[in-house]
Amino acid sequence: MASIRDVARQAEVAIGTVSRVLNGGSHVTDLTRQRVQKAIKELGYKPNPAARALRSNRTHLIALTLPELTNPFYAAIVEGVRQVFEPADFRLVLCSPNSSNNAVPQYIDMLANRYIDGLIVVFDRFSAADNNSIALFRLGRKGFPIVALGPGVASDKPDFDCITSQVPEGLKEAMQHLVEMGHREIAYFGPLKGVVEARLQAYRTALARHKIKIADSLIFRGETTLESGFSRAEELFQRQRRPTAIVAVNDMVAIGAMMALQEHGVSIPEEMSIVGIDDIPLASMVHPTLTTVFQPKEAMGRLAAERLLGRIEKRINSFSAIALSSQLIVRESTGPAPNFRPTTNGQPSAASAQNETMGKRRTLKVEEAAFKDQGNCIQRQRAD
Amino acid sequence: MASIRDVARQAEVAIGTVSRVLNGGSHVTDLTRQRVQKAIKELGYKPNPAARALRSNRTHLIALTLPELTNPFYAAIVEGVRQVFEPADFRLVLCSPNSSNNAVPQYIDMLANRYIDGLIVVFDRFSAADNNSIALFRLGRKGFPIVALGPGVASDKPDFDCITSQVPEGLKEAMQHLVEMGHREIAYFGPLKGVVEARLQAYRTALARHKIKIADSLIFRGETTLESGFSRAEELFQRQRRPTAIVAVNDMVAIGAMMALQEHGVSIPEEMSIVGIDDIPLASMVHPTLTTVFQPKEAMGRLAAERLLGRIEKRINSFSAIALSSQLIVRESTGPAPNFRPTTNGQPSAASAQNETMGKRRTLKVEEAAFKDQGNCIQRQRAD
DNA sequence: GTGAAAGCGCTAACAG
DNA sequence: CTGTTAGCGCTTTCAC
Repeated sequence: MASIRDVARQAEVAIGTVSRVLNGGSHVTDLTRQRVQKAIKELGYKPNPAARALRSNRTHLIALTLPELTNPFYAAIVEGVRQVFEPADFRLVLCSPNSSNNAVPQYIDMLANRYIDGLIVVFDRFSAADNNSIALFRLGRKGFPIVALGPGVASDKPDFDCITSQVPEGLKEAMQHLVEMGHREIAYFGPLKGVVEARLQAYRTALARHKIKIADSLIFRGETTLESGFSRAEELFQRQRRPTAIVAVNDMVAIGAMMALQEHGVSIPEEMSIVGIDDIPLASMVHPTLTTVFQPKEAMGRLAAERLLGRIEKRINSFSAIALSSQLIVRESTGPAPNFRPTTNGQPSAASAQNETMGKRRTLKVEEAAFKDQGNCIQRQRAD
Repeated sequence: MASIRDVARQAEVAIGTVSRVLNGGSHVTDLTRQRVQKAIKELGYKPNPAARALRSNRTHLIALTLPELTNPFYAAIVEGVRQVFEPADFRLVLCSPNSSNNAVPQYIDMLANRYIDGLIVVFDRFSAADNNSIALFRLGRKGFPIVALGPGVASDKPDFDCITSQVPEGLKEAMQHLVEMGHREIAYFGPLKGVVEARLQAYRTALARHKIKIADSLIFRGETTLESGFSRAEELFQRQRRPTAIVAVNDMVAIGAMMALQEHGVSIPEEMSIVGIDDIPLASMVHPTLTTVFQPKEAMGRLAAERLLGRIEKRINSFSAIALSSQLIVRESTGPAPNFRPTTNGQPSAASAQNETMGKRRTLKVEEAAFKDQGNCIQRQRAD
């Protein structure tokens, strides 16, 4: 394997000169540069990353920890992150959860021990008491470049950037949408704890706001997977009385629920409305297409990556909590509650139509493209 | 950040001694070792991986490239790989496909340039003409530790290990299963090219073997995703005449198809039988549970990892093509073809029963546990 | 069993 | 603008 020394010899220059063309490239004659580049090409020379890392304390590796691999939501975030780091010549290390469902500790270790230059942590749970969070805070305080992706960071004086989207606000819209269509028994499918707790909270708040009693029996504790959505929906069939709508913690759960319902012959949205969160690609491909709270996934990934890169390159030295906007996309999986007759203001609205004619291919649909990859954000910044 | 020098000073020994306890630990007095370990703990010393890598030409990083992130099949492979490399103190770099759907080139580069010690490539397509394959073969020939995971490696004199499972054999069983239950119009959903081509081929061969005409109109070209399965199944409804069974390139496609069919009120398996491949967790959770060709996913991951580790540690220096066994798991999604009356040998068999009573909760179900994580394999080895 | 010292390949500071 | 040189932190001889 050719080293910088070989290149220098071949080009008949000093190794320092080779290093100079390799990096910035400043202060080198065009002629010399060409000679060096020729030699590099001839020898197929590639700088040794270990030597570089040792000397410069930069590995050009950044890690991204994900709570799970199989949810397309995360795939979109990865794509956003890549868009920023690939051009910057950083390699991306994806960290999946290990068997005990925890990706973070190993990679905290990697960061602390100079394997990687920076870390983007996508949270599924976050509490100040959590060991990982504590380790992370400590590293952040020490100045390691870290960006957290996901809601619920408990501190307003964070030691790293926190990127979120305003899902609770979107969810509020979704609840409003359901209530306006006559739904009063609205179930929630999802975890009771962790980063998504705010969603459950938004669900509760919205019910209270509309003076609807919050029934514990309508809160179905589950995971964030298709499987979980499926089995929670199955449980509905063991009850005498079913809700008329389901709000799911994410699209995967929503689609899982749809599958179970359709298998039982329940028609959506005529007999049951369903709302998801995320707007994964699948959401607009299933039938009926899924009403969901859009999250700007790629934009979140890009933003996280840009902040992280800024910290690594020491361009950025303040911490921000940034919330990208999130919004309801009404598709076909939501419709008026069974037997609903609008009692409100003159406007007859779609909701007053017969159930049968509703649901499929409705026109309320919000233009989706408008939301894709936008960067609208609310920012709470704090100087360093 | 404490260095080995600091440790040596604190423990009042030479640098070399510290290094010795750090590594093998041989030829050190117990007393000295304790002194050193005490110092290491006190200083919170961690060896600098870059320096280590520079000196020893080992990064203790291995990469795993995946064609896609969201298929649980790959998650299971990752888990298997992790089980081997985590105890060996290697860090695992997961490589997702980039936008152009190709994970390999970047990581070939990482291997060639000493970022990583070894590479496991999970293929979705493989042809000798492919640039990636060529680069990979070249690296393999040069002695870089590489293991390919996936069928279809074209050479019988490979330059790296190839781990496969015998899906075509399992698929043959599946086809037999369908034909025995009277199915004659069996559709195939999946890509026409790439690593999964062998599955389409097995489908064709099986049809030929049972003297069933191969109709191009029954071969539905698609991807390997839930979405693809969904939309191919939708296409069925534009036809006057539908097949009675579908064989899908994997479980995701099969489940996607199930979703579309159920949405249209087609009952499974009474009106349509469906077979998948992989046996992902979801396969046994959907209703009806999915008949599928089991692949020993974790075992494949473990085996690939063990072979790779062996090469890295120079314990292994031969190349093998190893095929783990794969087998049909009959669940609820397959049943007799509509109007099927068995004409064969006396045995009345489940198939002769009325359709209505069939399908749900059938008893043909093969014990699944027996297949989990087994290591049965057919091995074709070649000395180095 | 332990210490001393060479150098892995590179960057950056300094001299010319 | 280019050459020389001193390490970065570690492993690994080679003496003792």
